[in-house]
Amino acid sequence: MPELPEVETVRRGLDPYLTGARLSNTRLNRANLRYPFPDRFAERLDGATVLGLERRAKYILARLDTQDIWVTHLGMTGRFQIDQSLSDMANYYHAIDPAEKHLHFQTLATLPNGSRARIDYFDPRRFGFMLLLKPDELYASKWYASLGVEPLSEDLNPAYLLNQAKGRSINLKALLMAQGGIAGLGNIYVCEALYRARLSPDRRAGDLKPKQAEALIEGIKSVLNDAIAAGGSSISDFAATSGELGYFQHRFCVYDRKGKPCLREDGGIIERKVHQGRSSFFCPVCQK
DNA sequence: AGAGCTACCTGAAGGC
DNA sequence: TGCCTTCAGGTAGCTC
Repeated sequence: MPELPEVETVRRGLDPYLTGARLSNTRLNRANLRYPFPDRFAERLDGATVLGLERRAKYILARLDTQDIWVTHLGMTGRFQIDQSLSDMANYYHAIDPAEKHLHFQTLATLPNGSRARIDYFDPRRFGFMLLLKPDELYASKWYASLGVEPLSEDLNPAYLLNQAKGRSINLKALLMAQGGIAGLGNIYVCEALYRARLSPDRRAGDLKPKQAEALIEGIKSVLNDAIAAGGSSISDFAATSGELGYFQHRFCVYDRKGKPCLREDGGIIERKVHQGRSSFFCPVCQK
C-alpha cells in the first residue's frame, strides 16, 4: 500500500483528530506486528498529549508531551481508521469478530473541546510496526539516521541526484528504490517517475546526464505531488483514515499496465520486468 | 559494490 | 467446488 503519498494522506487524515489530543484507553489486540510492540506501550501512550504529527519518508512520527515519539510504519497493508461516532464508552471498543481479526491497535483521542475519536490500526500482513522512542534514541537509531533526502524538499535537486548516481553501476530503478538516497519512493512511484522522465529502469545510474537528472527530479516531484493531491493510490486495500479511497491509481501510466499501450503517441506496449525482486513496468519505446 | 535470494505474513487472483 | 501457484504498496539480512 503505502509509499510517500499514501503515508502523507494518512498523516493529514489523522492530524485533525490527533494533534492536541490526549490519548487514553489504548488497547493492543496482539503482542506484535512486524516487531513486538514497545514495552509498556499502552501505558506510555495513555495520558500523553500529541503535540504534532510529522512524516519522514514513509514513517509517521507523533511527538508526545511525554518526550516520547510514537513512530508508525505502515508496511504493506497497515491502515489507520478513525471512528468519531462514539455515543458512549460502552461502544468504545470494536467487538473482535472474525471480520476484524486484523485490528491490532486502538486508542481514544480526546481534543480539548471534548470531541473524541477512536483511532484503529489494521494490518493484515503485519509488516508494519510501531515504536516509542525518545528523540535522541530516534536520531541515533540506525534506520532513521540512514534515511536519505525528502524527495519533495529542496534537498532533492539535480546536483544531489547526480552525486548519488556518480560512478554507480546500479540501474536507475535500484537507485531510486534505495531509501538511503531518496527516502519515501516505492515500487509504484519509481516506475511512474521513470516513465515521466522517459528513462529506462535499466539505465546505468553512473551514466545519468544533467538534463536527464533534471527530468528525473521533475518526474519524481510531479508524480508525488499529483498523487498526494489525489489522496494517494488505492490498490487492493489502501484507504484514507476516513475510509475514502485515493484515486491516483486511475492515473498510472505504466504500473500494472503490462501489455497495454503506452499513453504517449511515440510509445509502444508496456512491459514488466523484475529488478531486485520487484516488478518494474515501463515502455520500452519511449523510455530509453 | 551490487545482484539475488530469503524471510516476515495474509489474501486475492488465476490456472486447472 | 477445490487445490495449487503466483503475486502484492516494505524492509532487513544473508550469500556470492
